[in-house]
Parts: sequence; C-alpha cells; structure tokens
Amino acid sequence: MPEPNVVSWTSVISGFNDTGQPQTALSMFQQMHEDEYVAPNEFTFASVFKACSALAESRIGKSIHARLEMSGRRSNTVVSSSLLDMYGKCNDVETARRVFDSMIGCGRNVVSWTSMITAYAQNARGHEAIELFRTFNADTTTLDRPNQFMLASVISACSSLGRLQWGKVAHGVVTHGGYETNHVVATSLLDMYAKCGSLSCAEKIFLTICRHSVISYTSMIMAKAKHGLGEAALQLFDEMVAKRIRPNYVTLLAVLHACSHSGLVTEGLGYLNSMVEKYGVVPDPRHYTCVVDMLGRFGRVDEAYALAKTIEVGGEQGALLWGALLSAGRLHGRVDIVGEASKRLIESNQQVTSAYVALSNAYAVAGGWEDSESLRLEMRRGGNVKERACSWIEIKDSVYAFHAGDLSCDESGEIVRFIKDLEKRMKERGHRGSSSMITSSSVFVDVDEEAKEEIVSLHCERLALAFGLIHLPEGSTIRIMNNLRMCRDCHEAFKLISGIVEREIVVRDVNRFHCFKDGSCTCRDFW
DNA sequence: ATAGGGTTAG
Repeated sequence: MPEPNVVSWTSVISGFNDTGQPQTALSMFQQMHEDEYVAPNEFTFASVFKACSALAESRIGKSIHARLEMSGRRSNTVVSSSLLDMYGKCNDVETARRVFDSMIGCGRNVVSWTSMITAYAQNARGHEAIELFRTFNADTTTLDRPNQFMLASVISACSSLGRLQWGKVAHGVVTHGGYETNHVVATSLLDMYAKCGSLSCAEKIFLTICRHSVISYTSMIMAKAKHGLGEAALQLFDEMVAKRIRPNYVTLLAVLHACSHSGLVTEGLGYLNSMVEKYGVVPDPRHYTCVVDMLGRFGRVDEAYALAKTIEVGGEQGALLWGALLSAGRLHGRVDIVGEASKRLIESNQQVTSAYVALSNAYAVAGGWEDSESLRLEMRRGGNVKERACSWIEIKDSVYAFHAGDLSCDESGEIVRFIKDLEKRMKERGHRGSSSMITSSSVFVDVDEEAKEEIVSLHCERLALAFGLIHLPEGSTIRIMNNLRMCRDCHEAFKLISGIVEREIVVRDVNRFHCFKDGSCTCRDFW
C-alpha cells in the first residue's frame, strides 16, 4: 500500500495479535508511529494494549498509555477496558483498579467489570474478586448480568480460595444462566470442585463435557493427581492420547505431578525422558522442578540435587526449582542440601525471606544454634519479615483457620494429640519422613472461639452479599427467604445467612438465585 | 474495513 491508513495499520496489528505474534504487533505500532500523517484511533489502542497484555509488558504499555491520555481517546469503554486488562495481566492491580475507578463516568459494562474481577482473580486476590462480583450484582446502574466470561473468572476465584460453598452458589448462577455447556465455564467448575476437595463433583462435570479438549483432560488429570490417584491420572492420560488429543506442556506437568504425589518415581522419570519423542513436548524448567520435587519426596535427594544443578534457570522459575530442592532437603534432614538450595534461592533474588527461614531452621535442627541465630539477625537487619502462613478449610458451615507456629489457642491440646496420633500411624505404615509435623515449622492450630465466630460471620455476610442472588421481589428482606423451599445445598449456603437475618438485608435485585419459588432447584440433581 | 473480558501447574 502506498499510503496505508489507520484501518490498514490496525488490521495488521490485530492480525499479528490473532496469530500469536504480539511482539510483531508492537513493532508494527512503532512503525505506524513513525508515519506522522496517521494517528492511532480507539481500535488501534485497544489492539496494542492487547499485545502488551500478551507480553506482560507494562513498561511499553505505560508509555502507550501516556500517548492515549494525550490523544483524548481514554473515554472509550473498549480502550479503557483493554488498558485495565493490560495492567492486570502485568500484575499491576493497583493501576488496573485506578483505571477501573476512572471509568465510572464513561460507562462501564460487563467487560470492564470482568476485566477487573479477573485482574484480582489472577493476582491471588480472590476475596476482592468476589467482593467486586457482589458489587456488580448490586449495581443498579447497569442492566448487564454476569455472563460466561465473568462466571469463569469468579469460579476461578472460588477455587483459589478453596471455598466450596461459594463455588456451588456460583455453579447455581451458571445453571440459572444456561452457561453450563460453555467449555471454559465447565473447565473452571471442574477445577473448582477438585480444588475445593470434591473429586466426585469434578468428575461429574468432566462427564458432562461432550467435546473434550486438552484443557479439560489436563484439568481432570490434575484433579486426580491432587487427590492422590496417580494411577487413575495416568490411565486418563493414556485415554486422552488414545483419543488423539495432543498433550501440551501443562498436561505433562500434570502427569509428572501425578507421579510425584503417588510415589511413581520410575514412571515419572520415564515420562520426563520420553516426552519429546513420544508427545513432542520439550521439557522446560517447570517439568524439571516437578521431577526434582518427585525425587526429593521419595528420598532420592542427591539425584534431585544432581538434576537441579543441570538446569540453568534464574528468576522466579529458578526460585521454584531450588525451593523444591529445599523442601526435599528439609523433609529428609539434609542440612547440606538445604544450605546449597538456600544459597541458590537467595541468589535468585526471589522469596529470599523463606530461604533464610528454611536455612535458619535447618541449622537449628542440626544443632547449629549460633548459625541459626546469626542468620535471623541478618534477616532482621535486611528488613526481611516472613509473612505468617495461614491455611483454612471449610467444614459444613464453618471456616476454620490455622496459623503456623501458634499453639496458644489449642488449650485442650486436642489438635496436638490428634497430629501425634496421625504421625504414629504414619510411622507404623512405614512413612519415612524424618521430621515431625509438630517440630517442623507447620503446627496447625485452630483459632479461638471468638475469632472463629468473627471469621464465620464475616464469610456469611460475604456469602449473602457477594452472591445476592435471591429470587425475590425487589424490596424483600432475607427473612422471607425462609418461606422458600430450597434444595439441601442451597439451603446449606443460605443457612449461614440466618445469623444476620436480624439486620434485614434488603434484596436489591431479583432473579439471581438458582432456587426458584416453586421449590424446584436446578442444581438439586447435580449435587 | 480495524477494537476489549474467561479455563488447565507450582
């Protein structure tokens, strides 16, 4: 073209986006910029931000953002959504939120809301994702309803939070909206059930999928692997290969993960060594990390170390590699390995704090108290404070939170007794891990009654409000809900709410819950 | 004529 115009340029940029060449898309934008007679329009900016998202390039993205501000085209909803998505994909959640907040005047739609929810969900901020979903549902200025994109993201947030009840309610919204046949939604549900501990529901979802993809199989293989069913996971992998669905690198990670967590060491090494020729997947540092973890768990720590040394990788992936070796060293009481892994971890400049803590603990276990103490001092001088670890689990209506290293709440000693009993049984069955669950850094303790109550009521409130999805006329109160007939699980979910009924929460919208007034529940059969 | 959002590992 002698004189390409803005449409020609944008078409080319978007073409490179669509064919997985975001780098080239950006360089086309650069070339376009050199032509002083053609200025980018909304379409161009949206495409370019998409390219930056794919590359997670916030440095370039920021400079283009500046250009956008000068162009005066920021008020376009599509452009702003792509901008906010770009910041989210670059892990700059705060800036993404600023863009989102600034959009209040120019019209946010379901895409902008989804982008922000996804930004939270993909950056380990699940509670904020759910919270925003709640706000969206309560928002009276938009007629948009959650669609398959938003629900997939919300379900993924539920998975990362391990909240089965929230996930089930989200499933209800999916059913109600008729999105269950969407493959992405189905996969996110499968993953959610698996991560929230319900392998049977995960499998049910898997069986409803009519056209399987590499992702649905990979998710199910991972689900079985996580639940300790290594053989079944491998069987599913064979089934997938027989169906001529080509495994990708994530599938092989799932397979290695399955081997690692079921003690199938020989099989795991076999997969690692044959994956190129058999499946055409070249092992990358993540696969090696998985195998290092596998060898380490099984006590073949020296082999794990030897393998780790052959992998040249730094940054975040390097930290994961040496972190896996560090766990192995710690599990089998190998101070030498812990020392070596910690050194490399600290060199990797990532997760430095946990490496210091592990090293210090290893010295302490080996009796090197002075080394341990001097390391701790070094940490404090460097301003390294380890974040307190916390786990939680949902049992029936209650959320139980457990904090590392805090025994103060276990007054009756019940939990300690239980763990000791578990350890005894594990030893009887030939468990060879040398470190005790009590004396290692993970001591699991319940929170005290008062705090528990607080947590539970907090979650009730979130559950009720986050999914303000009740089939009632506008202006009703939740109190009226008791007149509804609900299936057991919907009722379970809402039983939690009864504690706060007294506050008479006003139902802001209608038609948003999967339990219908006539008592039929679309999920009843499923659960 | 050209534009934005979702799922799978650790």
